[in-house]
Amino acid sequence: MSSAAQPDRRPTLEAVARLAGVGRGTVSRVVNGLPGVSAKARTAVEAAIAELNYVPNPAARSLVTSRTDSIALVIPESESRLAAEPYFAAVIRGVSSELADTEMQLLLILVRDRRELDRLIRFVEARRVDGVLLVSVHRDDPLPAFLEKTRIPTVLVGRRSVDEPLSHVHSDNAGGAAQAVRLLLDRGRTVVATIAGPLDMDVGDSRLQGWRDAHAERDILPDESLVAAADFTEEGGRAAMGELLGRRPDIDAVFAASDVMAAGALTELRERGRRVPEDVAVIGFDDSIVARHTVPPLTSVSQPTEEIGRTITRLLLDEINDPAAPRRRFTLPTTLTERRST
Amino acid sequence: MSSAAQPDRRPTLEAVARLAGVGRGTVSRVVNGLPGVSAKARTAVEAAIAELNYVPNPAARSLVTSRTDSIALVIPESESRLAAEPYFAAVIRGVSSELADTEMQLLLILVRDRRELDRLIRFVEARRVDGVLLVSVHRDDPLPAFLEKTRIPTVLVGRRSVDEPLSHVHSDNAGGAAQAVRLLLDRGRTVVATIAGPLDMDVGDSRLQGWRDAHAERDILPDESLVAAADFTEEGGRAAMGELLGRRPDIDAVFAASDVMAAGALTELRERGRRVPEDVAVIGFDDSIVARHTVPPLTSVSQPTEEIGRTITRLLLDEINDPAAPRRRFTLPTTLTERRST
DNA sequence: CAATCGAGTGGGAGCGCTCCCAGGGGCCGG
DNA sequence: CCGGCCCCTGGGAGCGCTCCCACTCGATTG
Repeated sequence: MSSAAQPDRRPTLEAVARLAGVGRGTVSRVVNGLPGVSAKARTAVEAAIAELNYVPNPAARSLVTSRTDSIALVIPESESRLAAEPYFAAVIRGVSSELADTEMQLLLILVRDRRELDRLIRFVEARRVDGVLLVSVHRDDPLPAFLEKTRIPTVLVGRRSVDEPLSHVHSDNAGGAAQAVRLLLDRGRTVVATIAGPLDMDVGDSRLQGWRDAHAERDILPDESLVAAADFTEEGGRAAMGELLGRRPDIDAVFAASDVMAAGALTELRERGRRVPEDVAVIGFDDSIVARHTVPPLTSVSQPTEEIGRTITRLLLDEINDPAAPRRRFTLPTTLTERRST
Repeated sequence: MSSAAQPDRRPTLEAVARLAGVGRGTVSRVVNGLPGVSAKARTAVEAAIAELNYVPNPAARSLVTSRTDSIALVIPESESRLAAEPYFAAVIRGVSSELADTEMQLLLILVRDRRELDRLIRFVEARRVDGVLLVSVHRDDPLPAFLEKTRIPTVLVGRRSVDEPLSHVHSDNAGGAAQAVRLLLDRGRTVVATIAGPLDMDVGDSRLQGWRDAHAERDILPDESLVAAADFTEEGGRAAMGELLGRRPDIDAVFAASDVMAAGALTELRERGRRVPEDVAVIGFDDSIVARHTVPPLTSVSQPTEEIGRTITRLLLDEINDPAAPRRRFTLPTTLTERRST
């Protein structure tokens, strides 16, 4: 057939127009599903498109519309976290599924060091994406501020503080934590410690706040010697547990702000001969696969991770379509899954 | 300052040229680091770029070079896997780190159903990426064939069969499996069963082959009643273990082709009152976080997942730069990590 | 029956860049 | 002192698309 001289050149709008016997404008209208095309012309164009196997050149389109039809998912985390936490994978799944019936594409950007950060900044400045999804926000993270300044549509998972101006979605961290601590108190535990997450993150902060709230409800003055912060890693959780036990040997329950830290705590408890749940009850957060496989399996607060992914995507798409609309926030509910560690 | 009339228009090459008092060609040469620019001109251009905060428009560039400076990582898996397996996360990290000192961007594409597959095909046909990384290949997967036909640079993780024509990287599945089984036999186990992965995948196949090889080395005729295939899920592993025990109550060791399946097997063994490792020794594959938290912790074959990510990326970049070069393949070594399940 | 209208259409202009070629010096050797 | 070279340099052409405006033509209206 058309195995002519041309090397590997794909058919253009122009070629389709010629074959269909119409103008470029008409083809463009058909391709973009715009109105104002007669049935006859539309049929002819569609036939030509099929025959030539025409696919529009996105770069050319992007050049004139200055849209890229893609969004970035930015994960600013140290090596270890993406590996250990199924959390990110679930968010990715949610984002991807929400994007499935769109023409939008997903760019994944891991930011682990200064170099990668600079790269991201250049990238956003070049407007290579229509919007940005930012997962895991630290209080003094320069990234949200940068995105705000650039005025690129942005949605965060988590927030810098309670009055975050950017659109964001987070789970009810304080509520979930409080629910966990309430369960422990209800079961008759009296010395409930907590292994908090990084306190420069709202997640860390809020989960700790939940622990305080649950105590306050019962008119118990939460004792700050029962708090140790860690960095969401297993090793950190283990060290924090050691520290707590050193300070307060009378601890009979622990609420950890993540399953991975709870797993570390379990190791430390076992090492020190404390039985779980007989001597010390333990609750984690995330309800990840780890929770089901520890000894004993962990009671854990689960957040709707995939739903978070879906929600941020929906918000971002709305914001891209109407950049003038006000920013929005969503708090998603958590649930408590009880296992044998309590 | 320059808060003039223009709405939000970013500076163009032209503007930089004007400010620097040179022509567009010179600016383009500076931006792309091409030779043939006098020191004086280069300095002037660099100053102008800094002053205007100029960033090239990738769409315009792409239109003329027909390169997109991005690659796609395609993960064609059912919902469950991305969640359960840290494997993918590690590969992503490897890819991302290898891309870090490149201008290349990473597009993540999850393909879970027909709709998403069609979307991917359209996407590749529009040449929206310079190359494709395909993780987790099934024997009859139409995707590799499609990519081959399209002649877009492609690198696979895994292969359709032993004579895969496309570039690919995989770990020494058969070797790792054989090593595991050898350990079991060396420890005096005599009835070593295996929970194989999906047999329509080379990983599944090869790991099973390793089990056979290790038996053959010892002149043991591997008994096919000791083989049960599952789908890499925990539930599947558990069911397979039940099946095996039903057929052969005398089993004293099991090699599972993934940690997650091994975890399922452990559950089933416990349920049936078999002690691990006293009655039955168990080995998994992947050395994932799950392996460290099962009861008892799993001995497991670990593959260099992050290195796999790095290697495929390197291969793909080479292939993009020289599409005529011959296809390449790499087999990466596995190692055995011993824990208390053996 | 002329004037008016709106639906449908074709194609010029232009998005911002790279490619490439023609041309302007400066410097060398004859 | 002139021809020949080699560096640099500027800018025309063109990538494939959307936007928009001017135009045609049949149908409707006074």
